[in-house]
Amino acid sequence: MSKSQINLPKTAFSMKANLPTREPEILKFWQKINLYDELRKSRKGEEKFILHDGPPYANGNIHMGTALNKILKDIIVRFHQMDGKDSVYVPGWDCHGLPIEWKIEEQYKKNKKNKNEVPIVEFRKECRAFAEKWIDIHKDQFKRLGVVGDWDNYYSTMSFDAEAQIVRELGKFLKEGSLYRGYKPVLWSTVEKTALADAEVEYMDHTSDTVYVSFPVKKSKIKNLSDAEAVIWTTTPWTIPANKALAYNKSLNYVVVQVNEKSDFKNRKIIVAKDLLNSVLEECEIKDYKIENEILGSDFEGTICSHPFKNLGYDYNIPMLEAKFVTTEQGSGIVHCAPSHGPDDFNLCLNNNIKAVETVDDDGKYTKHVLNFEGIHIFKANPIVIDKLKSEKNLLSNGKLSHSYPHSWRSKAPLVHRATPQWFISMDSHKLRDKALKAIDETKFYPSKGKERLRSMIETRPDWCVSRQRVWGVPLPIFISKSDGKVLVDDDVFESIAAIYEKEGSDCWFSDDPQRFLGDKYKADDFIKLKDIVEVWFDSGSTHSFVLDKRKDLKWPASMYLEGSDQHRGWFHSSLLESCGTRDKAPFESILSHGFVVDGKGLKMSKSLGNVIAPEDILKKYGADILRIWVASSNYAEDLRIDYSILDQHAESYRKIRNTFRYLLGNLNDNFEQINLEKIKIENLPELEQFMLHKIYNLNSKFNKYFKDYDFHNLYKELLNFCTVDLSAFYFDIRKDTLYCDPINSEKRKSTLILLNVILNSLIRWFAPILSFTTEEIYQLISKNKKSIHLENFLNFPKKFNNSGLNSKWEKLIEIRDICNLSIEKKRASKVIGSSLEAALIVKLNNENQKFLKNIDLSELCITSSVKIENSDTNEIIAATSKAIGEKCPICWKIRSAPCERPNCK
RNA sequence: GGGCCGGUAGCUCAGUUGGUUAGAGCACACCCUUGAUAAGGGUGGGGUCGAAAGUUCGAGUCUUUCUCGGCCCA
Repeated sequence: MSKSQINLPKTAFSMKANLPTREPEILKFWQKINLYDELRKSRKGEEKFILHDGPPYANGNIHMGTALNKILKDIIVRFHQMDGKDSVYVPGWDCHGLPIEWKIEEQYKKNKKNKNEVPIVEFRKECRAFAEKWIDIHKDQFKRLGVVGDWDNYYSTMSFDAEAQIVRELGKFLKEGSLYRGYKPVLWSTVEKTALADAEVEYMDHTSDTVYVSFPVKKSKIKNLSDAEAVIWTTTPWTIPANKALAYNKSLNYVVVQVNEKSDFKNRKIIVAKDLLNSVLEECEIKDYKIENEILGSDFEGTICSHPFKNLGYDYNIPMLEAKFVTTEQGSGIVHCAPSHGPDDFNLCLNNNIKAVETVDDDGKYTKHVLNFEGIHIFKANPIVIDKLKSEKNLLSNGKLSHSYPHSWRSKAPLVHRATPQWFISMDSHKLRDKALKAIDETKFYPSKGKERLRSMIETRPDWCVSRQRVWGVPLPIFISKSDGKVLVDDDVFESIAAIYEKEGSDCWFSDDPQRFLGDKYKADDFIKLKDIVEVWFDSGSTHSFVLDKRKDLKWPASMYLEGSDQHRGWFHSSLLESCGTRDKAPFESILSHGFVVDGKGLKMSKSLGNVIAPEDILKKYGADILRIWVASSNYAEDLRIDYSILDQHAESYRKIRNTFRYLLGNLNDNFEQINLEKIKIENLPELEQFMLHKIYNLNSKFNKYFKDYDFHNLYKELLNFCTVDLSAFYFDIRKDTLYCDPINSEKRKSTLILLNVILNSLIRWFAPILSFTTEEIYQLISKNKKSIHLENFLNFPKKFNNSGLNSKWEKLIEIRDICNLSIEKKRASKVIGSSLEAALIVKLNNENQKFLKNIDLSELCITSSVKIENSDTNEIIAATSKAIGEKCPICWKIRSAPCERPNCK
């Protein structure tokens, strides 16, 4: 008798994964076999699944959010590919825009170079090179995560064909008439000298000067008001020279108060909202006063005031206008309106025929339209304005206020509202809003709450401002007639511009003779060529037109757009509007949005909190497959937590999965056999094997359901539980005896091997989209053709595997087994026995329960040396354990009173 | 400041239209095994379901308020 009679597992598949070094080797292998091309070949002509990549900005190293996004995309792309579809993924990058411009400017500053002395074209070339550099870096970082895609033919918003197509898309809006020029106050940075996109604005605390200013009433239908003064409060004293109106709320009550303090205001009457009187009196330090009378807000109609700088030449009427935005939260209940410097002000004045004029120039200096202040920078104007108000005796008080205020996200400089000529796409002139809302209804959202989120944004958003006063972007292809100020709309011109860009890019707009774009039809001298560029959200919102629409390997609309939930206002939003404006339909069939990566406590990652984890560190310590498990096992509908203890936990699970594969491979001695599932004669298999086939069938059904709903964390949990509960602790444990001790040619052992093959073949495919490296490692060990696991399909399991009758029988058997285990554990605790094979079980069952044991060897299930069944009258299952008597068979370790009769044990 | 979303064992997640004692896996503890061995098996402890109030015979589930966190907006 020797160990040679036992069939011990043997495999080349190591227990230790060593992913950080092994994964790069697998990446090289994929490159060597041209995996991407093979994937395409293997699904030629099949139904397409197109996940259109939302382009990350080509700037800076990737962070956890980017890694999450790319891995989630990759998992989905691979699932569909294994599901039999031609699942094409073309990665892309967003390249134009302010952040890159800013980086180049920073380099200039370092080198003491003046941006204004550098030709625009040269500056743009540097921006382009900068973006190219980061695309290369990103590409390597994304590949390392295991992301499969057409890396050699990626798309970018700065490619010549993209720039050309963006011109064509804009031409459609111009032709339709929904792209118009308007004057609107936009948030303007005097430092960067540009209007900022919403996404470029951040709110930070800022200390502002505050002033209470009086506007003497000139004319009113209210009696006794002619000698009173309306009081306003503002945090932007520099806008007082631009004041054109006052606003009140008609549903508020106001009071006229006589001031008796010894001050400039002694014996003067002021008007404020009743609810705000106390706070005004307090802040203006007025103790001695008398309330003269109360008036209804609605009575202000028609009241005219004069400007506090009337004596300095501001001799015009300041009407009081009704506005709902006036509240009693702060101030005096009367709001000063400078139409050039606030959206509310602008709209109110516009509705009352008061036009906004350019009061502040690009640099932030007052223009000639502002008497006495021309040339002064607005950020230096507050003390001057306050002084003037004081000398004009119209300042009640001034102070400071710290509040949340908009700032530029790059320069951190405070922003101002400034009326500038801008180009807008109307939401309503051509029913863009309605079209977009309809398209949202026709889109499937994962999770479903995304639909409401996007809809509410589209419902309320204002017109889309698409112009920027910068240089790194696609130039707005607009010529304005010098004679009538009209925009030139001519398909031939748009197409001529696009054709030129397609060959050489859009730099020439800034350098070449405009006649080149106009062709023979028009004379360049008759037109002004616009210098503005297109805002970058229009660039990325157009990717569907120059990627999905143009490439033969893709389709329009995309099957799915997948991004972080912030993109409801970003890329989902701009793509939807661009596409609905030009094609009346959304460019996507479905949207999947994921939450944000936060730390283990649910706090956002930040340098100051020191809780940032870089993908690079995770790859070095754990490997990409662990990160991919983290993605698959997290619920992306909410924020995703990550820290090293969470990753440790997933690394533990990975080991369990790896050892599951190792058991399979070891017992198959790495000789995997492809079993034709249809040809398995189930009825010839032992019941345990039949039961396992049922389990596999059942798991596959759940797998398909979860996959259909993109419910990966439940899908992964199901797979993991199968490995731990059904395989490791049950089937594998029970069948070790057969695998090790039964003859190679025994029917039972052969049946077990069939199952091991089927389980291995199923598991490797189920896990492949998630554990893309590890499953490849296994596949290379067992496959004869040496291609790739990722070229395989999911298996189809025959319906005959499903056996619910057997399932309920075996659930009962497992219940009996659990009770037996409790009994064994008792004896183990009292040191009567050690291993379960030292146990002899006595199980008391009534007739009903004994029926479950037909064809079943309970000792095999419980891994004991013997089980004796005794009759019982009750339905209760009772198990008792005693120490097995006899000799331990040196081969199969079972304890017998007689010599072991098993063939291999003899 | 406003809108939306979320808070269930140490961790990742389940918990149907309100209905027994709130579940799973991992982690942890103890024991066994040493023929999956830097593995494997068994048993067990662990939750005021973010907090409070309310509706109800009954609330993790419905309502309100508060609190913490995230995203978006101002």
